[in-house]
Amino acid sequence: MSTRRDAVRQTLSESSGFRSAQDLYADLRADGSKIGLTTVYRALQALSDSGEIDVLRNDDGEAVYRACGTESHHHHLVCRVCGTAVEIEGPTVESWAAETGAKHGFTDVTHTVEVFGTCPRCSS
Amino acid sequence: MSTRRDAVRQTLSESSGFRSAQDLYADLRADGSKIGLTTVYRALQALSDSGEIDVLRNDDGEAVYRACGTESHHHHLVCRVCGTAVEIEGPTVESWAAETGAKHGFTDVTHTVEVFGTCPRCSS
DNA sequence: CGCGTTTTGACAATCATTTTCGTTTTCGGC
DNA sequence: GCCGAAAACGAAAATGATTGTCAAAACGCG
Repeated sequence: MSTRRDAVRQTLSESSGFRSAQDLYADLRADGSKIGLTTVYRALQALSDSGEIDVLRNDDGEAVYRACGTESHHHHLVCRVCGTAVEIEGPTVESWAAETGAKHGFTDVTHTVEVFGTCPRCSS
Repeated sequence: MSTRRDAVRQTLSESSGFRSAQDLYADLRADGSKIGLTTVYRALQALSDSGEIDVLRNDDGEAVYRACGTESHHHHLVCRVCGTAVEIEGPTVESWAAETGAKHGFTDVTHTVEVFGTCPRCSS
């Protein structure tokens, strides 16, 4: 059965930015769902395990999730006011990270990149 | 008075990688200090406020700190096995982030970049 | 319709971090 | 050296996100 998981996935997809678990839970309840907080966490974990969504931590240490349009490796440009995220790609960064890692003798190099700013709508 | 703060700073400086607050606290107590956990947190907060140390979150949502050799903007290449961090610079990335943000109309663009890998010592 | 399996959700437990609050220490005068 | 205000301490309680527990409910299936 995956009704609940789908509900979580859908709610997340309808959002344009990163959402916290608590946040999504509130949304779901507001929509009349009788879903429990535990289930929201389980759904989010399952979704991130299967690679359907991205997880990262905000500065408060809260886990935030996002359903991405593409499954390939990419980064985000996030508005620090409204949270809206734009998916971006940076071949430049990819290769720079790989080279830098290699230069120091590191192997299995991975990286995380997040770009923050104020989006046009929020800055006006 | 800043004896305690100095003790925290020093313990942090002696470490080569990112350390968590709990971790540092354990170290200090092990060294015979009667410092309290509260004070460790206060010291770390004060140090990060003054820009003397870097803070970021690990995947567990725990805050980790690091005393950096330079105060200018830079990033880290962190060994995922032993935690050792190398300070790195990436002019390429800096400008890429700025350009990408601007291209989408974002203002006040900042970014976070962390590169992970396995260091030479740990991979052998 | 029963039966074993899976999913759910209320509630308790965890754990890092923060607050609270009374006590101790530091310091600039005197 | 001594005094009082202000800053620093630290123990213990509070907080808040996340996870674990476990019994009840929904499902698939014969």
